Amino acid sequence: MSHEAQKIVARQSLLLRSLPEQHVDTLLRQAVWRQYDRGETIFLQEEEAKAVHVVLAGWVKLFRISPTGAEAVVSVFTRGESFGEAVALRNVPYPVSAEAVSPCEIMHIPSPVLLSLMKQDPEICVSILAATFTHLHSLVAQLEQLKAQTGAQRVAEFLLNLCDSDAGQCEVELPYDKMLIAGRLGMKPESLSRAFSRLKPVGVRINRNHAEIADMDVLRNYAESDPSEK
Amino acid sequence: MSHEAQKIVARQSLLLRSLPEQHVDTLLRQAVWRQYDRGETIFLQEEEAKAVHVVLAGWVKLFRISPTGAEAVVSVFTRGESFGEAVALRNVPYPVSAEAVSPCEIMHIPSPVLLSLMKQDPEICVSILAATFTHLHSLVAQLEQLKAQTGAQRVAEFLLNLCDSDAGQCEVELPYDKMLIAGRLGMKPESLSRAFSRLKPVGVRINRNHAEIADMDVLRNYAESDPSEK
DNA sequence: TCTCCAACTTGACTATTGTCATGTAAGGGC
DNA sequence: GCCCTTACATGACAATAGTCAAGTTGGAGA
Repeated sequence: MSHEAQKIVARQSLLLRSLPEQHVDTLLRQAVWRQYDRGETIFLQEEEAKAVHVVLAGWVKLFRISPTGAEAVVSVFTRGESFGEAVALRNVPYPVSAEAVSPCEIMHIPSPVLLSLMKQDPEICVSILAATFTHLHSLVAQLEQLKAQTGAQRVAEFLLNLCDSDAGQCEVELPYDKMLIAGRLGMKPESLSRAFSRLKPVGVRINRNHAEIADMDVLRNYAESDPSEK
Repeated sequence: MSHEAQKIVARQSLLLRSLPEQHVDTLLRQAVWRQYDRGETIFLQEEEAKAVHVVLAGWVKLFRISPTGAEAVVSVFTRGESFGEAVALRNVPYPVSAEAVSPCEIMHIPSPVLLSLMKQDPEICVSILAATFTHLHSLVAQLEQLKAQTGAQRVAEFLLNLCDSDAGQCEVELPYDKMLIAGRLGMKPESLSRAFSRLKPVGVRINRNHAEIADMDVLRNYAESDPSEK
């Protein structure tokens, strides 16, 4: 991707799009642009945060290694999404690690740059709070899923979120590894395989990375039904 | 609690303590002070946020009602803790509902008050980001627990967090209903009962609301051990 | 004081998920 | 082209948690 193209994508990101126009150029000029290979570490848990990260291309996973050694995937980001806002601006250690799960292009905004802009224009704080709130919200949604839905239902919702349309038949590509999907949904790969089988009766066909949903309403109904009703 | 006592507690809250001194008085003067009975609703999911809430006394639960009707407890707050920061400052709907689970005293800071202070002094943004980050962090920790630990291990960690000391023998009171503890830990009350029984061999005795831990290190070791090792 | 209700416990059973083992198939490197 | 690794599927079994159904108990209120 050319640097010009990178800048265009960066401007479209949720974070920069909500910032006042005049500051965007300042940020873009001072940002650090980097590529990562698949599997490369972007930062590690407990490391001190020095920047906010904006994904321009590829997929990034945030995860935590628990004391037992198990990996818990917290979120997966792609083009246009940013992470690390709240951490970077407080100079505290990251609560998670970040790793590129596909080749990635990432823009890093050094936190001092953002902090000095915040002092000039408090409007920026609100943009950053907006991004942070989005993360909070998605974590809350994830908690709800884990606490109130079965594995197969979480998979159903995951598939529904991949679709562009919102009713009828739909075909989508799974965006990343099934292993990672399993992690993201809080289950083992074996359980994901079985969850897919379980979704066959409600019109889901999986072939490699390709998924076909016969009827989104039927699937949504399944995802939102009481687990004990089945 | 007298209004003077309320103000003292409010000043000790994590949110206000990190704010520059001169603004605290402004906030305290414009805040709304209210009491809630056990079971009373503080706000509802989807309602538009108009204030930041600081708990002065009692316990508050934040929860989500999933499409299936199941309740997922997101967090439980008490004296000195605040919630709703990121939401209030963006005038978006709450992603959760809030309910007093015991008689409560709560201070509400209307969001316009906070917003206007933010414009005067961007330093305040950082304080608010700090509070928001704390919430993010606790949600991440919860996700990790749910994804990587068994029920009994989550209960063990919950008990450890209640203790003031960090080693040796310890006695604590359970701060709220076992039903709520179960919800907070993502399990059914029956499972919580059984988890308690399972903790007997590692030196945990529960009697009503009273818990005795024979040795915190032994319990911690249990909580952090690989589930498959048992 | 008595009654009643909701919280809690326990048991039996089921469902769901994890674990381990095995087999297959696809894709990268040579 | 081949090999070899890794992802993925599936079966058998174990562990864990949910469900349903009885109890028990302690406390609020009449």
